[in-house]
Amino acid sequence: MKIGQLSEQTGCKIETIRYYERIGLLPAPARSDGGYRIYDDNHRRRLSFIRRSRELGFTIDEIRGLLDLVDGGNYTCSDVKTITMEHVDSIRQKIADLKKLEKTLSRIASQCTGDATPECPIIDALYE
Amino acid sequence: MKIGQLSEQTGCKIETIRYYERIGLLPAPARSDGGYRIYDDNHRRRLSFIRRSRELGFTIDEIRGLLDLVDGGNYTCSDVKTITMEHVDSIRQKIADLKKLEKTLSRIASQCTGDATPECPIIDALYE
DNA sequence: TTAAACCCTGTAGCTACTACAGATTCAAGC
DNA sequence: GCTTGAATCTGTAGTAGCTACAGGGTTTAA
Repeated sequence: MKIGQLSEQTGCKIETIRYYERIGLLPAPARSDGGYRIYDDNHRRRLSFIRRSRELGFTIDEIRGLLDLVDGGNYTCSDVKTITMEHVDSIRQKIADLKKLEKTLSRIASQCTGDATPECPIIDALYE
Repeated sequence: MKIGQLSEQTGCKIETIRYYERIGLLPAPARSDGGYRIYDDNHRRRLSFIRRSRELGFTIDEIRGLLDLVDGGNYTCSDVKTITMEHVDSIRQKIADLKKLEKTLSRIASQCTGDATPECPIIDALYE
């Protein structure tokens, strides 16, 4: 299968596939006589894994860690859960940070009349 | 006031101050004979504004928009509120996205025993 | 045979900084 | 006046995770 087909099947852009190869996430595939990349089903599965992990917010480095485990072959459920739960924690932290932000901004914005007057408590608040 | 003092007073790193100047957020200050940047209180106020806005999650472009309004002099409360509420909306969207992510991940992780077995439902889920 | 569609490499761009290297300037102490 | 150390200068490159070209070569169907 050529890169265009792999791209269609996985929903991953061609440039991104080549990028994953360049940074060592996806192994370099065989090449046709003309130099085109030829992928097999293992590549497809691995790329799906990467894309799904990215959709779930794992960083490239975290994915690398997961793939190392998988590639090593002797990973345990516990290893995987550790990485996952660390990731969940960081997501929770981000949510908490954003909520705080939203609260602060809403509070500031609520003091703003939103009318045509040339004075704004938001601007004042930003100057602190 | 030299850049080091401005940095201390605003909690903004020296490199960042120079960066803001380079991208046109902070006007180029006067220079000493030796070429050192000399700031006044207007710079300090403007930099505080920028930092505070960044802390509240505004992007550089949004800040540019806010500063353009302020610099124009004839902004209205309504203008400012529009930018702010758009920003709040994008924060709320991010929160919603992250919550969804967290839910999905938690659900997947809950199926994982976390023990020493070499099979993991998380890995399976990532392969989809 | 030729045109369109595909693929190749390599490089530069995006956000918002941060981190150097290597040079210059300033301030304080002797 | 001289020296030394701290502060500052410019310019460039790095971070994450792609994305978007330019300028070429390859494949395939009509």
